[in-house]
Amino acid sequence: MDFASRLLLLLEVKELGTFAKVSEYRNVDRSVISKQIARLEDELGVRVLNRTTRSLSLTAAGNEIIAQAVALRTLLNETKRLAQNYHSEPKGKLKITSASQFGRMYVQPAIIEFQRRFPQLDVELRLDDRVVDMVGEGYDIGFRFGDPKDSTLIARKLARNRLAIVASPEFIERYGMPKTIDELKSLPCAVYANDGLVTDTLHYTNEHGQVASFDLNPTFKVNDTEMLVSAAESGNVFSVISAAMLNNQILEGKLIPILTDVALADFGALYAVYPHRDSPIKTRLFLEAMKEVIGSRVPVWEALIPNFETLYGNASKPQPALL
Amino acid sequence: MDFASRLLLLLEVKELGTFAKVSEYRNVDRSVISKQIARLEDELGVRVLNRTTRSLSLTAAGNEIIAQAVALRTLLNETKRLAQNYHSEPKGKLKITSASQFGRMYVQPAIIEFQRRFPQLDVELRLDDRVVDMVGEGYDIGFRFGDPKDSTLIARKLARNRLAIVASPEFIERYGMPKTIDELKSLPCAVYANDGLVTDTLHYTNEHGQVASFDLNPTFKVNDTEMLVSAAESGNVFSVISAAMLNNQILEGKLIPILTDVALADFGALYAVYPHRDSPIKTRLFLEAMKEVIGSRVPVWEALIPNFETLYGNASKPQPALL
DNA sequence: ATTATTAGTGCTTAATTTGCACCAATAGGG
DNA sequence: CCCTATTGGTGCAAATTAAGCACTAATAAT
Repeated sequence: MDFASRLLLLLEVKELGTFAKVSEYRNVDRSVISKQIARLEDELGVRVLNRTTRSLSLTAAGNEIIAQAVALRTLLNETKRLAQNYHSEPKGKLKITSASQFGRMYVQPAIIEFQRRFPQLDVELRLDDRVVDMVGEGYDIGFRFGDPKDSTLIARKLARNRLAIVASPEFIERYGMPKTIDELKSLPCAVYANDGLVTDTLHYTNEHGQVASFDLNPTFKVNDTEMLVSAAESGNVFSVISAAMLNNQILEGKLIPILTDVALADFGALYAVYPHRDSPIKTRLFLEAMKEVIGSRVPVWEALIPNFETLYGNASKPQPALL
Repeated sequence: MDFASRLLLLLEVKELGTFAKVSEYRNVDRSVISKQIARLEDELGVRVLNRTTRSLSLTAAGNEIIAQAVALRTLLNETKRLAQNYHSEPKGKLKITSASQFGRMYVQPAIIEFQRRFPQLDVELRLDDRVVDMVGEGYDIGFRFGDPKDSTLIARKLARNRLAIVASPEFIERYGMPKTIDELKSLPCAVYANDGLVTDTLHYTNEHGQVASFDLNPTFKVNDTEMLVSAAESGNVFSVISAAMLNNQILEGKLIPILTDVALADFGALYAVYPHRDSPIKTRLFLEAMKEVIGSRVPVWEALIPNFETLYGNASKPQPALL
């Protein structure tokens, strides 16, 4: 480990908060971190961390150094990526980031098939529903729902993301089968919510062909789509959920699509996100594996909802382009 | 040595041309370079150098990697510089770049005095008359004649740079003492010339107070000011030369200022150049040492030319500001 | 007051790198 | 045309370096 690596180590210390966590993350002894940071400070001639035995904080100099370390990490990852563009066969490590539940349901089987084909390739998957710095942290590909925002990244649409309104038989038994949107507004509902996003408004096309919206009555907010499903299964609430997040709960009768006449708007779409337009061979091959899992014309998950193509106004929507 | 250092090593290989030169420069065995570059290629998964036993050339991938290595070197040097801004006493290494002859004559004595005061500080001096990448190569301070060009650098004027027209007694004996500019035009002359610059035109203020110029008749061009002086001493040619480049040749009678009535324009000025506005303590202290060598009101070298303040229209020029 | 967790340190052990000797290849000089 | 000098590459032993372990001091939480 030399100067540059020590800078990256310092960055890790700052991000994880303590030497102990870094040593655990790296599977090395705590003393290694302590010694290397001490040596970095010696090389720089400046103290970068204020130690108070129990908590660390950056000094003024440390803050400037950290900014350099971030740039360094990006630069080194970029360098490796540039080299990978010259690879004629997949090798090295493929770093993937994905929305959590989508990762569990669809990225995981793609990885399994991918590693069967290319056993020499290491894969690292990080499930995360917040924004990650793909370039800085060196991710090769990411999978996200929604609409692309960061214009420095390249986003490619993989599939539409249609919604379903679902409730359990118990829920319907208790509240009756809702027939109109107005009825729905008063019923208890579970919605997805994280730091920046609360999906408590539903967009649809009304009988006059106009785009309209109505607010839900969220009695349960959670930042985990799997819990949205189980909340609906419990019968306490209904949920508005991406069709991709459903397994065979509907085929098994655990959940029932309700208000299927409403022409719900798509909630963004599923995108593959790359840090750059030129992607190495391993990334392109993994995307192939993903496409096989998702399906090319109609996403696999939609096949798990009987007659889904006739529900929620889907029939009148334009067919998705071939992938 | 790890990934980042190997990138810097590759950059050195590219700049020095062969593994052997790098190993000599670093005082390590050739095999070390060979092994480290091989390892870098293994990490990148790409061949970066084409070896033909006797000469090296970069591959396409290598060219992209080199560009990253240059950025890396800049980034790391910047990081160290940022840290040095927090130093309360001079330590580490001071990297200086200077015009060659000026370095020999004035930077060297400043370094000697400086290291007497601060023995714990290492100094590295590079004499070079071409443009160097101060930021990228991590120089703390540079000394240049001329006018500042690179706007990313901070230039501070240290002294005026007045010219003198000198010839040896033999030259004057052979050609007679020139009385007018027209006479001078036909006499053989030595001028400074390097890749981008030929100083064969002389600017002056004529009797009407107008800026004018005339072309010299250069029979000897050389990119070394010391040789300009010795060429003039030989008696074959006269030279137009910065007063700073003269020792006591005039006091000793080896050279004689001629055409001292001509109001020669200054040839730029002497500048200290920094990579950034904030300079570490060691840089500021060295500049103090330099100022003591050069002199604050009138540059030391001008004192070596009797009555210089009355020659070449100097008396009518504005006095230099106090430093 | 006690426990658990933090960072720091000296010493032994393990890993890594370096240097040396040698090989193959090639450009330049006589 | 041959010979010499210099280039990069390789295997192995030696030297340098880093890592791990056991322990200490300090502090926050219980």
